[in-house]
Amino acid sequence: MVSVGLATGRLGRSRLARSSTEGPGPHGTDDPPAYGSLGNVATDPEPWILHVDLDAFLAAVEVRRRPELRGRPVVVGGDGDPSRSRQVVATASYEARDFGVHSGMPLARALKKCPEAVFLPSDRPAYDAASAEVMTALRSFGHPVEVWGWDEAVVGASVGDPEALAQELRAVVLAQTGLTCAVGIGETKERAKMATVFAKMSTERVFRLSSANWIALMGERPVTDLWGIGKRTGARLHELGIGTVTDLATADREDLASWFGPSTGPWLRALARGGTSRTVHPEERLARSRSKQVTFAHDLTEADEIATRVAALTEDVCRTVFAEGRTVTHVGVIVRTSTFFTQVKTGKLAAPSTEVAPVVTKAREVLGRFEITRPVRLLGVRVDLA
DNA sequence: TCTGGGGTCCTAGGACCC
DNA sequence: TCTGGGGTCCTAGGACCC
Repeated sequence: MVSVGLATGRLGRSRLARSSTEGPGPHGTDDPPAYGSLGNVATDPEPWILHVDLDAFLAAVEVRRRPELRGRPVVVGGDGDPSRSRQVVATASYEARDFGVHSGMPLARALKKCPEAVFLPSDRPAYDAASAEVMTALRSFGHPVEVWGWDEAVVGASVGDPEALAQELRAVVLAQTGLTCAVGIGETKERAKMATVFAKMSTERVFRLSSANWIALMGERPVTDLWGIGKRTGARLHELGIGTVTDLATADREDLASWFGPSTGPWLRALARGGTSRTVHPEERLARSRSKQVTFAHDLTEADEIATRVAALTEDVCRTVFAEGRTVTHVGVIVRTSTFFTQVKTGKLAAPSTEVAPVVTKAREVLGRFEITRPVRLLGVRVDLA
């Protein structure tokens, strides 16, 4: 699903092992196992990763506070007005999905597909609060919990029966929050994450993807079924004669490194073998950057207005990050024109700053480096943090 | 399908210095 | 200075994810 304004973008590969060597380690990984494997003995329980993924989170939160909507198609996105253009679906309830409505679809199109749907605006504070409830429920088990945005989390546990734990997690989340979820289980984060796809389709809503069934279930699938390989990388791999997960898992390491770089190449191969990330990081991570961008209902053409908007966005982002006690080092300006051509330019502040003025000055300077020859559809400002 | 908003990480190439 | 090679900093761009 596509979330509006993911509170914390933690889903990059930042918390996934990304080695250039793919071993050696206790389990053929260089990412130290979180539990028990040091001094491993035969009787040690297997350390498992459980990936918890809430169902249609934004829509479910809305239904929870408006029970009369239960069972109806619900579409959350933008300001909730499907007659206005340039807004898209953030999350559709399963009832709405049955009509062909899905994340990323323009609201107007969703309205055509499902005129009886209830359209609601995104309410970030509500999702922040609901997400916090879910994480509290998950943490109550005492296992380490790593938060992945609003509606996902990873739990690490040394238990003999991970399926039983998964069902307990689901039951407690439901009891404490009224929200439902599916749980994927694996020995790595990558496997657990991909297991969730199977879990969502199963009646148990829990699924294990381990070294025992990885190749059987994933081997013949296209590489784009792997979490982290999108359309572009899939197409490049295809050109290189690599179509399936097995193809990638058995591809030549040196070839991959030369095609995709010394870090990405070997990482791709490891991913096709089920990944290597076994460490759950329960501590909160500091954001590296914050941004604010806006698509205008009508394109901007006046240079003055563009500059004014950039300054306002910059002040907005600065207020947020300075309230969090953070320091700005760089500022980036994002411009998307009517042809959807998008550029980002960045500049480094003369010195890290906790004041608005130097950041705004730098943002204006960066904006001045653009050659804007078409109407402007979107403006954005991103600040990098110390 | 006239295509949102908020993040993370990696790579490449130029500038500059020794 | 008809000219190598390596390191570091910086920015642009790309890719992916929720």
